[in-house]
Amino acid sequence: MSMDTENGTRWLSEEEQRAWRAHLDVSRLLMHQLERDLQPFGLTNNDYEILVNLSESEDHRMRMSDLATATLQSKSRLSHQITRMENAGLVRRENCESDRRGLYAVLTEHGWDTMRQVAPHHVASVREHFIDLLGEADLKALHASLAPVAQHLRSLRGRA
Amino acid sequence: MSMDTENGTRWLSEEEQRAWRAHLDVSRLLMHQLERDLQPFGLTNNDYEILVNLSESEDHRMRMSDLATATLQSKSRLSHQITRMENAGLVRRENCESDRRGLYAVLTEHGWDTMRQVAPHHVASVREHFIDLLGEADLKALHASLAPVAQHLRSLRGRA
DNA sequence: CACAATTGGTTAACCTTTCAACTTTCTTAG
DNA sequence: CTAAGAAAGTTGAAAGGTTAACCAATTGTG
Repeated sequence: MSMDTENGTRWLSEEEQRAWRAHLDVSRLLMHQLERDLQPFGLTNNDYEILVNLSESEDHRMRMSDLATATLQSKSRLSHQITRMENAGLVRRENCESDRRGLYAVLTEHGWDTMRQVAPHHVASVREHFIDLLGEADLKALHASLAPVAQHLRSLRGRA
Repeated sequence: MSMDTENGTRWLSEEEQRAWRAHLDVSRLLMHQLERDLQPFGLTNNDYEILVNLSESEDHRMRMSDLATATLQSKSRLSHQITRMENAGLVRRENCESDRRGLYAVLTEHGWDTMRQVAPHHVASVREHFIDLLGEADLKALHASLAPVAQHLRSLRGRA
C-alpha cells in the first residue's frame, strides 16, 4: 500500500504533477487560443462545435437532446446557445413530426456557408497550436492514454 | 508539401482527429468532474486553484497580477474572483508597501484550514479520474508531448 | 385504458466571465 | 522637474452559464 503521509493521502509525485500541470495548462491555453482565432469570424468555440455537429449530420439537422449529448452540454445551456445562434441566423429550430415534444436544430444556408468558410482556418489553427507540434508517435500515445480516461469520465456523467 | 484538397487545406487524418478529440473530451469532462467533487466543500475549481497558489507562496500571499498570471486569468476576472472569496472569508486583500498601486491577496486562517481539509480529497479526485488511469510511461509521454505545446501557447499569450 | 413516471425542451433567477472605461501610482524621456 | 505613457487594479454593464422549476408529450404498468 503506497501512502506518503500519516493521514493516508497519496500526494502526487513530481512526475505526476508535471503531467497533470501540462495537461491542465494546455487545455486552458489551447481553448483560449482557438477562441481567439475564431473571433475574426464572429464565432465562439461553442458556436463552431455546433456547426461541426450539424454539418456532419444527415440533412444538416440534429435533435436538441442528441446535440446536447454530443457536445457535452446541459439541455439548458444548449437551448440558450441555439437561441443565440438562431438570432445570428446560423441555425433554425424545426418541429419534429415523429415526437411532438422534440425539436431539430437545423443549419441554415448562412450557417452552412459560414462553416465552409471557417473550417479551413479552424483546422489550421488546431494544427498550428496542437497537432503539428506533436509527432505521430505522440499522437498515437495521446489517444491510447486518454481514450480510456474519457471513457471512465463519460461513464460517470449524470450519476447521482 | 502535404495537402488533401484543391484549396490547400490540410484536414486532420483519422489518427489526428482521434488524438484531438480525446484531448478535448478529457479536458472538458475532467474539469466538470473535479468541479463536482469539490462541490460538497463549497469550492469551485477556480477557488481551489487560488487557494493552492496562495498556500504555496511565501507568507501565504501573492500580488494580484502574479496571481492572475499564475492562474491564467484576466485581471478583471481575478478581481471579481477575489472579491467573492473575500466575502466567503477565504482570503483578504492587503496593501503593498513598496508599490502603492499594488495589492496582495492573502490567505486567511479560514482559507488555510479549508485548504488543508480539502486538498487530500482533491488529490484523490485527480488520481481517481486521471493520474491513476495512466501508467508511468503514459505520464512521462504526456508531459514530454504537452510541455512544448504549453510553452508555445504561453509565448502567444497577450500578443496583439 | 388510465395514470404515474420519464423524456424533451424551455424559462426565470441567479452567478460568473468578459469587455471597456476609469483611477491611481509609477516610470521615463526631455 | 514635469508631462506622457505604462502598470496595477477596480468597476459596471452586458453576455454567457447553471440551477431549479416548469409544461407538454410519451411510455410503461397495473
